Amino acid sequence: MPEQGREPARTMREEVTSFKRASILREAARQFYTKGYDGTRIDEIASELGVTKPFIYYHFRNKTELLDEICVRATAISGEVLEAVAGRQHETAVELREAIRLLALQVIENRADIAICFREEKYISPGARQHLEANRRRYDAALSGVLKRADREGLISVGDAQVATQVLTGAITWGFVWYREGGRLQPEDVAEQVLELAMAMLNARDLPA
Amino acid sequence: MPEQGREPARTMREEVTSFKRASILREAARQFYTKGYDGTRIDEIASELGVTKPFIYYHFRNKTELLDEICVRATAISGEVLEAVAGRQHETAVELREAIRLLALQVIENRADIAICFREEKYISPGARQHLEANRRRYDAALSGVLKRADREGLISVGDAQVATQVLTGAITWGFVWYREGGRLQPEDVAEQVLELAMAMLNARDLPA
DNA sequence: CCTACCGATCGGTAGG
DNA sequence: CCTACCGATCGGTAGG
Repeated sequence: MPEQGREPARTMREEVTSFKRASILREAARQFYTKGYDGTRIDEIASELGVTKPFIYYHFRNKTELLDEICVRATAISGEVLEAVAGRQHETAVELREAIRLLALQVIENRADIAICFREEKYISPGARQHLEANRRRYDAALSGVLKRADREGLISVGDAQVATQVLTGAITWGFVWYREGGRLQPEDVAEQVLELAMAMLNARDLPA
Repeated sequence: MPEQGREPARTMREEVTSFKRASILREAARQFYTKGYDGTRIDEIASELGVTKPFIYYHFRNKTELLDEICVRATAISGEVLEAVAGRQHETAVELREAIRLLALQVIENRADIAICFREEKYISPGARQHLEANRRRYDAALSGVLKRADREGLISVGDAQVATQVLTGAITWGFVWYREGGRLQPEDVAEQVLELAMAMLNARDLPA
């Protein structure tokens, strides 16, 4: 995850503004997740934050911009995870395991934003949609790239790499639907189990753990 | 899929009414799928059918009832598929394969209704929500039942049956997100490939095909 | 950054 | 008098 914390010295005012935007987005996401985008009124986001509606409209152009930011950020993460793992120059066997484990973990941690993104995709602005689709293509390309490489090296065996990429994505991503906080399993436990199921699905030959 | 075609002799009037309801639901689903529930106006559903809004309101109490019916029906199918397969009294190995294949196929065929259901769940009525949740529990119980039985019989090997059920469900269900009509693959091809990936994931010992 | 407010939209319904 | 519908309009509420 780049672009974090390495901006040039910001004025206090800028930091305060940034903090306000982040707070609004966090509360918006919370309400979009529990009540849906259309079921959420800007007034309710404001009152929950102890401010009024025009405060929100001072920081964001319209309701859609809140959704745009949440969805573009949520869809960027998976691709960033894969590229970060690739950047560490591990051997393919390790890279594959790390990639799947971290993807699974990230799905659990960001399940609210991912859910919002899937449900409300129809309502984002055209510009945000372009970003979102680019993010998804970037992720697809990165994941199918790792799978194909591992396949060539004889580490795994997948028939149709396109289908395998999508089915694997489903196995990993579905966590955002079924995972419940406070249950029997911690996110790390789920990630570990998803990893083992995924490796079996790919017919992995006993790779290093 | 029971409850079909064995109703007592219906008058022509009843059949016409039933046909009108079905036509409205089909058009509503089409528009909910492409534009979202809130993005669809009753007027547009009506005009697409060549009728007016009060025609819709004669057959349905309100907009939510359209969504309710689509979602309850869509969530009932998976459980019905599993119970139908179980009712055929195959040996477990055959039942497992048939169940997964038919689930995968049904996901592709009903992808529009499934997508609507996932996206718009927040907007269904409380009564419909109860049905929907009962449908999901029924499906979960049926699928994890087959997996546990196959595991006991030594046909497959899953660690945590709850997690395996959910991850398998994700692998199968994700088809509603990624499948595109008119692409390289027919629904039957996808179902076949999902089946093979699923069996590998479950560490199935060469079961009969 | 709030109070006060408008323009537009849309789900739902009464009369005939 | 009932059914199946249409033209017109209103109550309510959201974004801005």
